[in-house]
Parts: sequence; C-alpha cells; structure tokens
Amino acid sequence: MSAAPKHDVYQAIADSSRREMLMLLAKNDASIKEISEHFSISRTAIVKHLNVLSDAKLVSDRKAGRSKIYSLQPEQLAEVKEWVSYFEQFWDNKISMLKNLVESDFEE
Amino acid sequence: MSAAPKHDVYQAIADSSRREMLMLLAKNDASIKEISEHFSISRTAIVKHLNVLSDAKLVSDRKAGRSKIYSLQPEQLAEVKEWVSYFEQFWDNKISMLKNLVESDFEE
DNA sequence: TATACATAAAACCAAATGGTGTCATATCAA
DNA sequence: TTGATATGACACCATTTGGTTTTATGTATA
Repeated sequence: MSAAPKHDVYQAIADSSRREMLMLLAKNDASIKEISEHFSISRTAIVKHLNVLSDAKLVSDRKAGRSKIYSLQPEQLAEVKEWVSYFEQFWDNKISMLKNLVESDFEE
Repeated sequence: MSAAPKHDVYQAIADSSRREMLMLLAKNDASIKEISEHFSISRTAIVKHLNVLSDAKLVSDRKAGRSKIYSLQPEQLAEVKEWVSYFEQFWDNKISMLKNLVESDFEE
C-alpha cells in the first residue's frame, strides 16, 4: 500500500471480495464500517482490500468526522474494457467480426 | 494446476505475462517453445503461466509430435466484459449519470 | 541406434497475498 | 469528562505466486 502504484487494475479486480466492494460502492458511497457489515472477514482485511483498490485508483476516500468515506472511481476499468474488447472478435459472432474488420479498414 | 478450476478468469488475466501470452495466441496458435521465445523468463515459468490460463479455460492445448500446441479460447473473457460493462454507466457520459441519479431518487 | 529436441516433473526459494488479533488514537455524544 | 465509536497501525501467520535449477522422458531424424 505504498505511494508508488504497486497494484494495477487487473490485480485489483482479481479478488472477488474487492469486486464485491466495487459493486457496493457503485450503489452508494460508504464508510469502512458500512462496507465491513457486508463481509464476514475482519475490518483489518477490508481496509487492506480498500488500500489495493485505492492504489489502483478504483476508489477514492474522504474523511468525514470519525468516518472515512469511500467512493467508486471507475475510470480505470476502461483499460480493462478496452483490453478485453480486443478479443471480442474471436468469440462474439460473425457480425462483430465483420464490424471490426470494416472499422479497422476505415481507420487506416 | 489441479483438475478443479483453481484459477478463475480474473486471476488469470491479473498477470501481465499471461495477458501477453493471450495476445500472442490471438494471432497464432503456438507451441511452448515458440511462446518461450517471446519472453525472457524460463520455459518452466512459461509452462506454469500456461497452466493457469488452461485452468481458467482461456487456452486449450493439443499434442503434435514432440510439441504441445496452445490455442486461444477467449469465451471466458465474456464474463469479464459483462462485469466491467456494469460500471460503464458510471463513467461513460453525463446522460447515463443523470439517468442514474434520477433512478436513485425514485428508489429512496 | 544415437543424438538432438521439446516437453514433463520435481525440489526449492523469496516475496506477495489474504487473513488474523491487539493496541493506540481521534472524535462524537451523553 | 467519560465512554462508546470508527479508524489507524502493528506484528504475526499460512498459503500462493512467480520464479529458479536440475533431472527425466518421449519423439524425430541423421
């Protein structure tokens, strides 16, 4: 949980607890305590996961009284989306293969 | 590298070497030896990565003489795509943000 | 048949990961 | 001010991860 971005977005979403946390924060901002209530693991473990997400810039936090409120910051997921979409041509359907082919023809 | 699917797709793509391998295999099927030539790590390490990818059903393999040929099997990436696309509404454009805001107002 | 080639299998290692529990500190509220 | 609440900071632990080297096995081919 250093200052240098030790965790990238792919690593951050590799853990199912962290994916659940992102889903939670997509609905509402939440404090550490509120987040903890949705999981069976210890608060310490929750905080560690949040640090990984924070490191990957998938969440931001602000202090409010004695609470620390986390917010979803989903922009980094665009990176994943783009990477995955490269592979779509190989599975989706013939139409998207064709679409992809046509688009790349126009671009270059 | 057990029979039970120990590695899921999110874990499999968490490593950049493995992501590169998938990109490689997207272009052409390749043997372990051919894949190794694109990386600076040992062949043993390559095989371990391929086992993780195989475990996550992102690649398949077939024997051909003394070679083992790996193929991309990208279907599992659809899971990732779907998961990520849930978050698109939060970053894509103002309209969907507004839509979301209005909807949440109605909910509470 | 020898030999070179491609992969398999095993033992080992350091560091990272995901978890725990305990104690300290800051803040709100009675 | 005192107590409850929310978080921060540590120290600790077992397992997994990503890597290594060494040794064995199966397969083409000169």
